[in-house]
Amino acid sequence: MEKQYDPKGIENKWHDAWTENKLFVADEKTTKPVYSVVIPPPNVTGILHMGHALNNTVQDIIVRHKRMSGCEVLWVVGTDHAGIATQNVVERQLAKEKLTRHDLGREKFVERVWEWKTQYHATITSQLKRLGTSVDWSRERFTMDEGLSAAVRKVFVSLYNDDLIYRGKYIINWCPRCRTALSDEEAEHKDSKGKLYHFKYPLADGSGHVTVATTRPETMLGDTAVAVNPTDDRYRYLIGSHIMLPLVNRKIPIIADDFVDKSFGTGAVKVTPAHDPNDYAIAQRHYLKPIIIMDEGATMTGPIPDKYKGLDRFACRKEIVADLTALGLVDTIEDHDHAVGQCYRCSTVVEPYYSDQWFVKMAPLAAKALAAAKKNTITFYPERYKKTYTDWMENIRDWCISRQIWWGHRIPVWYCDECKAVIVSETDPTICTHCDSTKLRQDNDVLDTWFSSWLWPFSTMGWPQHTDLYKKFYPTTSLTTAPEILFFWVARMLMAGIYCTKQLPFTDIVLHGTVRDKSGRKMSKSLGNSIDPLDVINVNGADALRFSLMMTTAQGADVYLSPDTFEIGRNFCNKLWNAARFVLGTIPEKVTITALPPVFRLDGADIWMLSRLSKTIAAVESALQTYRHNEAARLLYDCTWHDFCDWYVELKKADLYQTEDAEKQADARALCIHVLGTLQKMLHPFMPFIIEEIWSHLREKITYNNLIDAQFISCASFPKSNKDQINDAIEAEFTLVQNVITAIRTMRAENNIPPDKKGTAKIVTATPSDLASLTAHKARIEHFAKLTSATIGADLVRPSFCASSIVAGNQVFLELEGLIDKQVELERLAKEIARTQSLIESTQKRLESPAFTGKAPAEVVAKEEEKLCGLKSNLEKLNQSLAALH
RNA sequence: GGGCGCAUGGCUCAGCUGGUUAGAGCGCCGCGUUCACAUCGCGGAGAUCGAAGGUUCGAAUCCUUCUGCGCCCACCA
Repeated sequence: MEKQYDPKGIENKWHDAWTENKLFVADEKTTKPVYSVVIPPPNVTGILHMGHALNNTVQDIIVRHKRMSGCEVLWVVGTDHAGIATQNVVERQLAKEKLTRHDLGREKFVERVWEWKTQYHATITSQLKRLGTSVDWSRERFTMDEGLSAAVRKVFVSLYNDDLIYRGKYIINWCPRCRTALSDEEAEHKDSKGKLYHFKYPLADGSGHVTVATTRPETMLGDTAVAVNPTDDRYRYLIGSHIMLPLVNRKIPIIADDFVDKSFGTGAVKVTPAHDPNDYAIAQRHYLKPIIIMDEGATMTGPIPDKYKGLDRFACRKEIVADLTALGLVDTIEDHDHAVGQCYRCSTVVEPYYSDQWFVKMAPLAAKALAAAKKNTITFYPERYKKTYTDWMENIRDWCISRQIWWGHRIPVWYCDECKAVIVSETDPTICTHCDSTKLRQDNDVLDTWFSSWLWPFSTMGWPQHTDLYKKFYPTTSLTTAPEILFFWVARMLMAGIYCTKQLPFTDIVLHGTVRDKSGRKMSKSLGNSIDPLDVINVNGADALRFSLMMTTAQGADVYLSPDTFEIGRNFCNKLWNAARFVLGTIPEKVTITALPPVFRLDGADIWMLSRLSKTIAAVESALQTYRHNEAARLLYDCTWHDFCDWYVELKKADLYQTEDAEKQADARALCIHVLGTLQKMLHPFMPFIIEEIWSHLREKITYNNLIDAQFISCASFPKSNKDQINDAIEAEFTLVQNVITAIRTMRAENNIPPDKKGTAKIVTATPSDLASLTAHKARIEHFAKLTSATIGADLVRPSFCASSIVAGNQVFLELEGLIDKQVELERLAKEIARTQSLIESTQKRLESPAFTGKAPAEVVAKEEEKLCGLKSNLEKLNQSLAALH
């Protein structure tokens, strides 16, 4: 093994080995308990970013842990066709060739996208592989593959027949650049600084004017009324009279509607039914006909003055303002901050647009999904997202599912040109079911990409067929994703799952944070602040990336990354590597271990280590079960680095290197192997590559069936905590030993004593059990504190001149001829005395308060009393030491 | 406008159901290359836990208000 861990080569080697041995291929005939999850399918034309790295690391940890815990695991992998996003990518590419999709035509264009899909697909999947995700590649799916497409059609038809899908003319969010409808969720509202324009609309009878306020002046060309609140005394007398709409010279009525807020703006609202959802609602109530003044590219059109025709909406806005100004009809223009909807794929400002679209009626579907959350059959991690979810569900609105693009599942609806019948069918009809005509036209639109995503947990397993896979692995258990897509995807999957399969598709929803840069900005390509996970993998390895991510963030909290974040993982990999290198180096050729040494051959340090290990196993298991992966990572990091490497390995070196007592040496070796191996098993879900590599080295030299129980660690058993090994008394004893050693080291360091200068120590013990404990570890104290000898006893005489320290009541005196600096000691003692005194004061104060002694539990009071007693004794000893120095 | 989250040493964060002398990593300072690891070891300095109230014998931890930052939702033109 090399001196430093180098992930290059190793990662690919193990990935290939896992694949060849089909380790992650789920067996649908298994008799084991099953565990399944589905990956949030990445956009097929996407590239791996830190969010993916985080998301997939979390899932991989869950899945590998379950696999090692005896479950048959299915992790479904696949990609999403991502309708608008992918179409945009390809259209942009076409633009470079000076082509539009219309130049190619629908069929050729879709072909072209498929080509792109094939090419990009390789990118994202190879990137997922490099992360180490243990997905079942043999069952990879794509949202537009045959099976999933069949599922989409099945669900569409079924919802239509159940009266849960309808078509109609409504105001929807429209992206003029993508030229398609969007759902409410796809229009992102971002705060922006705009203007509120106040226009004077002349009354038709010339008797004055009404001032209206708008943020979108261009829409005035489509105004069909001015609305006021019926209770507004300022305008009540005008209700029923008319306005002469400037520039277009159309006579429009003044109407009364409760929607109008008297206190906002002027209290008079211009009504543009075709281009504003509220205005549309008002118009519905007042039987006003919408006048469309923009086309699908948000270019001005319709019954408007010619000079505005063909203008872009924003250019037109300027013109309108200029023209109204010229007419003296602009009252004021003020700054106005408001949230403007933007297309989530291209950030173009969305335009409310009046058009024919398909919708899913959501309320009936939401009812059951809401009930599941309320009955706690769904658990959110962290819990607070439950409220976000239920709030959304309770206020759910119908879902616009038709998109005016070409890449996606074409809506399975046909219109008969002869009899105008509407045919909704899972299979392509050839003749009209009503009039036998063959003149059928399929609906031009495709479905929202999320209409296939919401079926993902079961469509990927073969549904609507009751395949063996579906029967065995559906429903899944946990679903891990970012909170951003709680509504887009998670909520909808729950609804679809209940509707289609009568079951919740998963019960645990694990939401991790958003990946941000150091200054808190979301990492994104457009901001240029993203750290490419592949760069990190290339430099530090996938394991370092994964482990660092897990160490950096608490459950559900956002992840703030800087380039040096990944040193945590890199350094830890190296530490592990070297720990293994060391342990392996102590094995001459091969070794067979049948069991741990019997208890009577274990000393305090061994029992301490095994106790720490068992506690760590239990804590890790519990952290993993509640998806607190950072907690598990931290526990493993601490136990590996600080307990095992810093103390235990150092302690056991004496036994490992000594050759006189072969049994002792073998015992030490077995114990080190046991602890290291156990830690590595737990670390494997976090850092699969390096551990698999180390595991292979262990396997080469060691036979130890209780530990090394599989060819690949991916298939080995996850450690189980052994209650019998937990020993708090021994842990406390060893902690005392550690603290004594540290105290002596501190005294040495503060006195600047060179490492080669050894000293002697006298330890005056506080209790008989401390005497026993310290005496048992006497040799170690001498070795680790660099002493020629330590004398331990209850009644030792204080040396005349020495450095001194108190450890849990035990006095530690360090003698080093001519090397102890009196001044240093005086300062340290003074500081220590001051600290002790202030502690005594506060403790005494507490104990003197009858409120405390009367109301606090007896054991808490007793503890305080004990503390005070100890502190007082410490103070006395410190003062003695001070006196002795003088 | 409604909801949620975060404010802990120079930096990045832990701290789960209230009771420790408030932890870690990075950075900093000192010492160190004896044979696992300088991507290392040993030691140290550095925090009145955003502010003000409150509950409690006791609060970083619970409640209220405030300030700052962030996120989500929402049809005030």
